Amino acid sequence: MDNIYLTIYHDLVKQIEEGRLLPETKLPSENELAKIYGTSRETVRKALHLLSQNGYIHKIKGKGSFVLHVHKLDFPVSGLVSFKELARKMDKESKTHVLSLDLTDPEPYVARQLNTSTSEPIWKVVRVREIGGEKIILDKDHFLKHAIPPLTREICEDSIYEYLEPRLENKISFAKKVITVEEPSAEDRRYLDWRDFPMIVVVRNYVYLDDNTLFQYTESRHRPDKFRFVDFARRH
Amino acid sequence: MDNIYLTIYHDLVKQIEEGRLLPETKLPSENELAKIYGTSRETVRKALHLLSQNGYIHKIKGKGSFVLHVHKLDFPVSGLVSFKELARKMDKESKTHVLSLDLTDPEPYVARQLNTSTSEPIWKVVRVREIGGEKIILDKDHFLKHAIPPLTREICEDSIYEYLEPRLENKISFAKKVITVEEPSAEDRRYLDWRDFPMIVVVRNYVYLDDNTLFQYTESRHRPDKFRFVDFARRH
DNA sequence: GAGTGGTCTAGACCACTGC
DNA sequence: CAGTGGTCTAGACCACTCC
Repeated sequence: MDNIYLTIYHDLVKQIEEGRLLPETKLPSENELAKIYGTSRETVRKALHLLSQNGYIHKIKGKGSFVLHVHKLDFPVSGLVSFKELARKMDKESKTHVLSLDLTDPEPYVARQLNTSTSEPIWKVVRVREIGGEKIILDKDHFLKHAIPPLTREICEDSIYEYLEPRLENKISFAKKVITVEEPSAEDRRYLDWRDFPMIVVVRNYVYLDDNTLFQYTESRHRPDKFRFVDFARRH
Repeated sequence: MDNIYLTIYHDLVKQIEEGRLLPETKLPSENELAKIYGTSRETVRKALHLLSQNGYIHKIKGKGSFVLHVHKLDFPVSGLVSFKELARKMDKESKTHVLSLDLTDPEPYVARQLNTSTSEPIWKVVRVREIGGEKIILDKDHFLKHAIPPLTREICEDSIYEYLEPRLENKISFAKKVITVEEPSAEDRRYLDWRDFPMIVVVRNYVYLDDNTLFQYTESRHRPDKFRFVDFARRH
């Protein structure tokens, strides 16, 4: 129960996602919310700012704050979200197949991506994601060994993130995603349900820790027909 | 010179982009910045928060704020950025060809995207974007007529946004982007320098005004080999 | 004019890093 | 320990909307 503004934020998100606050609804004013939650107005404003940043509400000067239409969870949504969270929100049956899990030295290409040397050991995990009965995504994760606790096949079959997050010494701070469209590799064709797609969507994900060090490089290779990326952006 | 925190933000962005503040540099502490800019710490914090959100700096509790590595302007970058701004930042020669400009009733498909009726007139602009001598993007913009001042061919050849922004009654507030990969249409093949690419990257952009109304729907169709989308995300 | 959100202040206490 | 960023407060004034 630390953090009043996060508590307010999560409370309101819950109300919106569960439909107790419908789109177009006007929220109580900031002064009222401050009274309701027994805090100051600036603290309420921090919570509302977060809601606004994440596309839940919209504020209009002189009028109030309004719930936005369906904050639809599309596939893969902007931001840092794990596959498991996504699958859950999409209400689809999903499965993860671990193809390999190795503690090894990185290939030169991966070392370059991770901005490290080929003699710095990494965990390499290759997984296939199945949704609605089809193998659609090939995930190749690489973690600096010294930054994370040891991995097992069981962990990789569940969610690496749910395992890692609470156990990391340094918290995850930010990530950069780069999306491109490329020629499929033999691997893509072999491990995904392919059907002759001529291209593959590659999402390269670089994840940084609290201390500003890069510790993870992941290549997510998506079958193009099932790929969908949604981005919500506010104007500054 | 309204808005102290925005002034500070822009000042620091400028220093970072011009290389006067190098990556890894430690910024002055929040208290020092407050003194420097003659304002309060919370106001400085608002500016730093913006810098952090946009990937310019990274804050570490107990240590300080540090300039992040190259805020690289990739193509098309996350957020709301116009083609002209992008081309400028990429230092490439670019050209815009206006294929058509009509005041018309929308096709049913577009009316649905804009959440309006087929009898609500719209401006429809079709443009081809050329970069480094190649025609790479086909842009189809649709604006609700009643929401914007009249367009001309000259405006469309320059930047619609630079024309619109200062002239809109209601300011632009947020936008939603959806990226998918699809089969190319005959139009794509006809108007872009094609070279037999088997798929096209479609970016659908929905832009909303201050009053929470949708006023623009744009389809940007990108040649897959030249497409690149970068997203920066912080963990909450 | 009353109510709204947007900005700003001057202080406070905390948890964390570094020495 | 002093210095840092993270949170929070209680007030203030402004620009805007609605009546």
